[in-house]
Amino acid sequence: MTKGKGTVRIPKEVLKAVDDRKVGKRKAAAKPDKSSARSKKAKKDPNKPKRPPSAFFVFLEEFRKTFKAENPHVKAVSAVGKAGGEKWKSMSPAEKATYEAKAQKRKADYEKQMNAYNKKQASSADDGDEESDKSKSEVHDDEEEGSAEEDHQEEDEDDDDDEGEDENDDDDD
DNA sequence: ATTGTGATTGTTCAC
DNA sequence: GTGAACAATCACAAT
Repeated sequence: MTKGKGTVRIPKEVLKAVDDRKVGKRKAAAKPDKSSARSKKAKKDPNKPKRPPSAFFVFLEEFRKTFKAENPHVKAVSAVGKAGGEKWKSMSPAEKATYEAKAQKRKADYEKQMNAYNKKQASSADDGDEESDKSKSEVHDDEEEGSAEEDHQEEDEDDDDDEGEDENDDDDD
């Protein structure tokens, strides 16, 4: 096994603006089949934690701000999406990592919320009155309680052997 | 009044 | 392994 690392791989997505991403409507339940648990009846779960935003979404949040700042008259959400997506691919892997780190943290928080959410669900499983249990709904956080915000601004870019960003123009022509 | 739609990518879950 | 669904956002259309 040799580490075949002769040719430099060029991300095709960079060459191509965007694939014919016929996203179509991934919304609106394409196939509401009871077989899929996902298509289960959308219960009204006010406490249900939504999925944590991926690195791209975290980046988008900030990007939207910038985009709107320069395009205050743009009202198309798609405009930001397209612009954001394009820039996202144009961003350096190191830059993405910055948002990825945030996304990971967000995910950790998501699990925590799920913990509380699951408890509540179990507590008011068959009890139609889920709101009445609000008094007894007490989350026992053995772990950090509220100290979820830790200012750790560590930007260690010690790329040991990660060939993330090496511009070795190795034209293997 | 409420809810879907359009567009992006990443992540997640079910089969 | 694949694929479909869903996460935010915002103004507007439709019911």
